[in-house]
Amino acid sequence: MARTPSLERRVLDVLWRGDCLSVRDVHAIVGADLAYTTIATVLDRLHAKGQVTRHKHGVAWVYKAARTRDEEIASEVAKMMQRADGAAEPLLVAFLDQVEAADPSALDRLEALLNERKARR
Amino acid sequence: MARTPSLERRVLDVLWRGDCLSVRDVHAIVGADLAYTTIATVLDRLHAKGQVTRHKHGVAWVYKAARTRDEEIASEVAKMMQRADGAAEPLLVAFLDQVEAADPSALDRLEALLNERKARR
DNA sequence: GCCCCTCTACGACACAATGTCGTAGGTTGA
DNA sequence: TCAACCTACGACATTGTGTCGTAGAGGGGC
Repeated sequence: MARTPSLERRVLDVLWRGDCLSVRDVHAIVGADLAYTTIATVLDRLHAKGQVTRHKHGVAWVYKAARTRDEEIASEVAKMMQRADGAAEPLLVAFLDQVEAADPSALDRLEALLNERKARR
Repeated sequence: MARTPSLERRVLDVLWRGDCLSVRDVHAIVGADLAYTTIATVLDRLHAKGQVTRHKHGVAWVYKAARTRDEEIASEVAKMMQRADGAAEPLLVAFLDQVEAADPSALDRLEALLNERKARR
């Protein structure tokens, strides 16, 4: 548990909170023990990959996640879904298992969302 | 869509079908255009990482996925869940979105599974 | 007007994972 | 006995990532 995520991931996690952050900000939050340029490089690469956007604020760049956390989650789910293609049932079961394990009350929440969705149909 | 998964992934996908396969089998299925030793190496590395098991059959190794496809899916889901920690609601929503998009009738299936689970509680 | 401080741009290096083979030997059935 | 097949091992290229250092540009304060 609590395996250290990669530096890139940690940086993204911070940006997914939704704020616009300068290199200095990110450096302070996620890597005060690392060189400033290390963080700058990571952000630059993330930008090159299109995972974050940035705009100039004076001489400095200010970064922002290209997608919201929710969009990110949705895309992860979609990817998993596709990967599990042809095993829809096990995926549903696994999902319920995990939801229940993480927080039993979430099952009720899920049910509510499900009904809501059906009503809308 | 249909981005080519890595070679390792393709090999695993084949093994997750549950069969015990020799290098030759896998080579025939997934990489007839590649060198035989390429597949052998991939399987060997997968074994080193503990993702597959193997036993001798005569002089040759026969490989088998270390975990079933379902276990694999469950672990993927768990990992995602952990990553989305603190965003449980968006995850549930994203999940429903994706399930519905992939196959509307799966929602009913999900509901059935949910009820079944509640009854068992 | 000039200087210091901070930022970026760029490049460098190490390391691990992965794709991809080739070769050297061992084993075995015909 | 010999050809065919299998493994063991090592090799090489590429790519992604972590991690910095240096050089040069631009702004704010004196």
